[in-house]
Amino acid sequence: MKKLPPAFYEQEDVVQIARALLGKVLYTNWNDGPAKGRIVETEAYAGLQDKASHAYRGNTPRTQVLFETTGTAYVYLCYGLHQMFNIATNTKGIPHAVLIRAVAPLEGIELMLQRTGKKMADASLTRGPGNVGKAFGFHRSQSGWSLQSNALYIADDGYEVPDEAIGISPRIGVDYAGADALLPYRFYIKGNPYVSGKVKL
DNA sequence: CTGACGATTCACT
DNA sequence: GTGAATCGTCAGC
Repeated sequence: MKKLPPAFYEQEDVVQIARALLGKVLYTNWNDGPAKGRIVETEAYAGLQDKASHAYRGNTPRTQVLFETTGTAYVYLCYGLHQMFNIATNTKGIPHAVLIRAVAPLEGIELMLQRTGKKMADASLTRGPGNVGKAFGFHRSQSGWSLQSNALYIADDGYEVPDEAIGISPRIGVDYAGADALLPYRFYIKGNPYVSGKVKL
């Protein structure tokens, strides 16, 4: 397992990054133990050109991380209860991001059960961005954390996702974005039980 | 300071 | 299919 280097996050095309993150391993280890999971669903948010992106509205205290850092976590609270984990990409000054929507648990299942209050490790444990945030213990105070940290990073363990196993669709929950809601910026591994929404083949 | 609302989830009908 | 939970963020006064 090797951490993805800063150069990975600095690539220009956020959509390519979203595609490339499928199959990679998300790792966290705060104060209460390690958790690991394979990324099976992502969405790209193309900053200023994209009405669905938080950054579309400009640089605010919340979105500052997107504008001023790269290769860092962008964590925010949605609907007052869900911690959503994103990755800030591209060079500084360009507020692109990738949302991690779903993960398949690899390690630290007990910890995830404890955090989510679930008793059984079924597919709902890490399916959907709100659940991923909860299972991995993300909190908005972690926004701005480097992904080169020992407590938080994304790694490549050699697992590869063939092109034919990748599904592409419009993003979920962004209807308010008008035409931009139709952009094919969502990537997922076909047939994986942890992928949120309807399963398309 | 105030008010409207959201990159969602889950329980219930 | 419908609706509640729940609070930080941001625009507007």
